[in-house]
Amino acid sequence: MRPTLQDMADILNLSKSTVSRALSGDPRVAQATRARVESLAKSIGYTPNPIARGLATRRTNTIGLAVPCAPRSLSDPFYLEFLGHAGNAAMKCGYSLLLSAAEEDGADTHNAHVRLASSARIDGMILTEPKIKDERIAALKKAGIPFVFLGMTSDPDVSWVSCDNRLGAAEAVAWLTGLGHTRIACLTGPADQTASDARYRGYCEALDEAGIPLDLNIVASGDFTQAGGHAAMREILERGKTVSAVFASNDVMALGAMCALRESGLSVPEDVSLVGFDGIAFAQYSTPPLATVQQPIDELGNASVEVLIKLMCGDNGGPIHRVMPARFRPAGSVAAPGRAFVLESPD
Amino acid sequence: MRPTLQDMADILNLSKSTVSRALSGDPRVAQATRARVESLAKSIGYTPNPIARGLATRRTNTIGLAVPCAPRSLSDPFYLEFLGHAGNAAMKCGYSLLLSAAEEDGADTHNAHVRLASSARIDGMILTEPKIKDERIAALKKAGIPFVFLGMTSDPDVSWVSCDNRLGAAEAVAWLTGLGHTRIACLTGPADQTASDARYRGYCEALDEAGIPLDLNIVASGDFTQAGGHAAMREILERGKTVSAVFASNDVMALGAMCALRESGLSVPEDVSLVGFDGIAFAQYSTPPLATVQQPIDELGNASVEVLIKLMCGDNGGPIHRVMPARFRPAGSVAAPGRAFVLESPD
DNA sequence: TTGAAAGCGCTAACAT
DNA sequence: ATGTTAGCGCTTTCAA
Repeated sequence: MRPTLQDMADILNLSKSTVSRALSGDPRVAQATRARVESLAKSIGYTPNPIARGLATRRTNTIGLAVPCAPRSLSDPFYLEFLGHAGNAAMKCGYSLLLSAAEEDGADTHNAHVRLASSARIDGMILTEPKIKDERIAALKKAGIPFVFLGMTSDPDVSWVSCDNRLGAAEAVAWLTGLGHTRIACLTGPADQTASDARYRGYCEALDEAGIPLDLNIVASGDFTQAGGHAAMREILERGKTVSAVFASNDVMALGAMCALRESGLSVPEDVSLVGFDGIAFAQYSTPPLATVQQPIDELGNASVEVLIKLMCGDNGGPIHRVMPARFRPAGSVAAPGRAFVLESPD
Repeated sequence: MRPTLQDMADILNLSKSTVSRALSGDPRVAQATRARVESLAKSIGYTPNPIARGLATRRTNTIGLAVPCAPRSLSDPFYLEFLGHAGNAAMKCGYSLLLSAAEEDGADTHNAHVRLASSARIDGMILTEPKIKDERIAALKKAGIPFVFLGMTSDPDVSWVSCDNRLGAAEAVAWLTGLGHTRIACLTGPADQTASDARYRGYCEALDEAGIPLDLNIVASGDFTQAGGHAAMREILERGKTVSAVFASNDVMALGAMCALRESGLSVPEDVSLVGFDGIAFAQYSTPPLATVQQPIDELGNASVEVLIKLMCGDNGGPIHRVMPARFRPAGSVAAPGRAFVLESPD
């Protein structure tokens, strides 16, 4: 059996309190006593029980991380990279990371997030995929623990960390128009997520800037999964619409779209240029390498933890918002449009 | 404030015990009573405090996952993929996943693993990267919680789940010899890990099988990181040794080696064929796509959780060992050796 | 079928 | 500088 504080106290002829203080670095304890306590602890391998401590202090030194909602999953590449960075950052600060069990019923991930938040198992929580109207927020506020979103929220009173989705998307699409593309398809994310919305706005703005009218026939909605990207791309192709470029709202969908294009006998970038969003590690290894809007995933991970810790320490001067740049990164998947798409032939 | 069991009891004019029983499905409680309890719980949103429950029952419904030791990190692609699958599996079974904080001192990750194991915060633990002589094992046994390794352990008394590293490696190298390669370099993993050892043995066996003598001049040791693979490859090139193929003990090192080769003006696979191990998702997206030994990462994740749960349920008929196949997956990074390397020119 | 009481191992007033 | 005393919110004997 693990030795307990009581065991320590008994052996040393001290009270539990003194032992507890000695171990937690409380100044009001004699040097000699502290030394005895520490040495005994080391020799019998005593280490405080975090569960008991958690019950007494209502702090667990644990950060909860919300698991993505279906159809995305824990295995989503972007999420996983984020998880890695956030986890490293959290541990560097002495926090553990808890990935909560989903709802028994399976379906309602949102509910699981709220339950985790109000479970007393964590001191703070990091959430992803904010929705435009996110029912979790009210519940989270009621739960009373600090939380931070990866991605902007509509509610101005919520802390978040995000890249500039709109600007990043606009920059990417502007690059395409700059090359002479005028038929640029858009594969959007789920309509209810703020990120989808912002990226779509960036797309529209860049078209507008270039004087290209928005054509909803070449816009299709995906769900941020590879299968979704594949389906959305097929949908546009099956509408019989020709495009010279595609802006996918995330990299995973772009990779799905790449397959769909190939299946239709179109090659990237000769026939169709392709751009993604996120900058997941795969992107640079695909064939051809995927041009994408690079999010600073490591910094987002670090910042999420940093902001959350600030919040957990009660440094509460209102909500904290942190925007990081997302920069377009050209790569082999984009090229100037083929002859068929150039309005004014150069020769 | 969260309502407590006491609050429930007060409102219902029942004792805490009865409420507790009603909620945990204890049969000896009147139907009517149970109904009242459940309905109140729902209406005031009562949910038991898992920390308090954990203290009382000594069970937390949480699985600990050991974080990789430096120089690998939480961000290692193979680990992250494994984490994703194991996490999904765990949650499906109602368990949460805890990634523990590293040691304050930073260095000693092993110690952190042991501490997590004996922290009373988890019911069982999944560990990775077993060492040939793994000091954690004794400590883990003493901690008294069930644990399972991803990868074979030397200690036959420990449960583990692993692919067949030796056979997988041998199959890959045999493929190379089958193509006519005779100068096949090997980038090994850390010498103290069982996986490195098994893969290296597979390499040696395949050479032997083909009647090719082992040449230690074209073997270099890496550390399973991209930088390590890069360095190991450079080392061999700088020794002035020529090779027509390279077997890297994992994919990340293979990608590092690919860079090193390119930097030396060698192209893959025209000048040098390259094979990795793991089958991380990147592999198929690299240019050229990386031939690799595919581990069934999803099954490994599922099996780890499954075995651990079996262990946690006390289903203890000795240690459980589960071996899964690892199959060589050819891809663009391998080709027959160039003329210079063919002993007997075909024409 | 229900209740009372004693912990689980720790922290945190409040003494002394 | 140390000890005493209550809890933290739950489960679990043991009684009734």
